[in-house]
Amino acid sequence: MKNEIKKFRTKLGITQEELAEKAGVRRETIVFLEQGKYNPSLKLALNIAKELKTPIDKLFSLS
Amino acid sequence: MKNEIKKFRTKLGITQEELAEKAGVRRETIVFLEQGKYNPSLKLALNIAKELKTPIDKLFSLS
DNA sequence: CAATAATGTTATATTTTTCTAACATATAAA
DNA sequence: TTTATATGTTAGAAAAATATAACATTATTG
Repeated sequence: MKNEIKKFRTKLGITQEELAEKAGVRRETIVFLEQGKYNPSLKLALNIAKELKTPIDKLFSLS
Repeated sequence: MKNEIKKFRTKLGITQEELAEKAGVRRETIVFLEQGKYNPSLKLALNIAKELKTPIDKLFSLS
């Protein structure tokens, strides 16, 4: 599972903590997601996509 | 979490069991997903979207 | 109608995701 | 160069997703 969370987050100029709050998860969760160590639930992925103002399929892809 | 799995599955003319096999999960998982009783992982959602030849954001939406 | 296929249900087990808290390192700013 | 802010790490607990197996009901079709 690949993702571009960090790219779109920094583009928006917000911190991991801010994104975590907006998405309703802990900061550590965002850290590990950006590092590809966590595989999110669909619910979380959709929330992150919304907060990053990015279509989910631009943000995440299989493999 | 709303989804249109059943709609696109029947449109494709495949059974729950066939979709389950293609997506790599048990048939019961598909049953409960279609009924809105399960909330999928992103990985599973992407696999289902691929098998149903449908963009993930046409298939699933928050609330 | 009888048989088969498809779908639905329940209860519990296993696996995966996310949380928690504490601490560590790095980067920026006063 | 201190202080503050941002990011990274760990280990284990809690919660959520999925598996499993057995059985029930509803189509479908021969």
